[in-house]
Amino acid sequence: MEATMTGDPLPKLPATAWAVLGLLSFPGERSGYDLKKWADASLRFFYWSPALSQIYSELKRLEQLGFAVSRIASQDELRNKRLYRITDSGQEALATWARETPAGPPVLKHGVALRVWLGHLSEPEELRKTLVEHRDYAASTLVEVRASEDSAQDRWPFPALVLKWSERYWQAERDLADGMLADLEDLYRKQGGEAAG
Amino acid sequence: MEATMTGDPLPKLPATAWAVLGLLSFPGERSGYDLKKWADASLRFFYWSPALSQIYSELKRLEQLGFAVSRIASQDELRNKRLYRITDSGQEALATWARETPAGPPVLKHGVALRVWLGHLSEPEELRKTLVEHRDYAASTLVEVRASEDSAQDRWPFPALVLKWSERYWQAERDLADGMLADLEDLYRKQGGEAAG
DNA sequence: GGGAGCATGTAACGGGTTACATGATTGG
DNA sequence: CCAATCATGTAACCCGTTACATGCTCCC
Repeated sequence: MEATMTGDPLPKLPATAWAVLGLLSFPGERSGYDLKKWADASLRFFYWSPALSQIYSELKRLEQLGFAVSRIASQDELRNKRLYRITDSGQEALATWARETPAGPPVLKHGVALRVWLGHLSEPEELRKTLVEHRDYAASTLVEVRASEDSAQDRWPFPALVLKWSERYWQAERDLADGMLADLEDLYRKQGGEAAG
Repeated sequence: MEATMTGDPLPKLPATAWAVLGLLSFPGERSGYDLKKWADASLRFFYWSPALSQIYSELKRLEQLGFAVSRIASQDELRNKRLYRITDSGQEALATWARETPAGPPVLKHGVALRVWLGHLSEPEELRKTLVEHRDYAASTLVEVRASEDSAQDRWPFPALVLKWSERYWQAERDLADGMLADLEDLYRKQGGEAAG
């Protein structure tokens, strides 16, 4: 039923729907579960990984729109999975979306920075701990990005390019955390000095 | 009526509610409108700036919880504004929240990176344009951060520290965009070379 | 036996947005 | 005179989450 020819306007969908369709725009068939794993290993580093339940509902919507089709694959008897693939109409809609919808500014919600911003409410010890944990988090995310880069999964050139970017991003994030930690020590030293001297 | 003594558990509020209360935790009285302006000039660089309507509704909720109080100020006859200030109970709740609630990983939704990830759907020209625009956006945000740092508004030490961090962040964001642009050119050259040679 | 991973979904909830509504003042 | 800024709010909407429900297989 791959109807809907060229000419009908793009439905207004949340960015996540296009991201899911984007995951399907690479060759192959995938289940919702597969997509979640792939999102966790790539999308997550630069664009959040949607909840499984949302992936399932987006897939359902994409199929209703004719942008994807699914079939039931019963590979190991009794084990059922629903495999999706993108349609021509979906490929076209996705390309149109990429062409016409401006990307917009990146969305950042940095809880750690917020905590430091409210530093007057915390003990130095706690704030330090929060920052050190964040630094370690950034460092371990960096390791995960590198693992993802090494995996054969990402032989596609554009995803590889973005993983490279992500590697640099998380490197910067780690270094920025170190920098803020150093500045924080300076601040405490200065405050302590004022109080003492 | 600043009731609610120590001991009652923290209500589960969205991070934005605490962020708004945090804006009030610095000395002085502020209107919802003031808070929006301040959020646009500081919070925005590292933690999103809530919509005005949300600030108003969060303020209402904070007042109902006893974390803030408001009074009507009619400064220039007929001109009414509602000024809020934090209560002792609010100050205490905010400090408890900062102490007990882990900051969690930063949330990043990088639409530009998503576009590049789906680069196989775009013309080189368009992708370049998207990246150049993003680079300029990061550069101009950097200028805004520096302006905010220079303004007397932020004599508070912790906010100043986070603005310093934000400055480095947007610098990195700009440089990362340049890096991705260069990598993209390499990719196109390689692809072009393959096709040609 | 039980926990982890595979696999798919539904339902409730609420956070946060845009659009709407209103109206005064200031400056070009 | 009109646009921008000041100033406060309501209502509709829906994106996306968590919690719940189900059941299989593999491995310790």
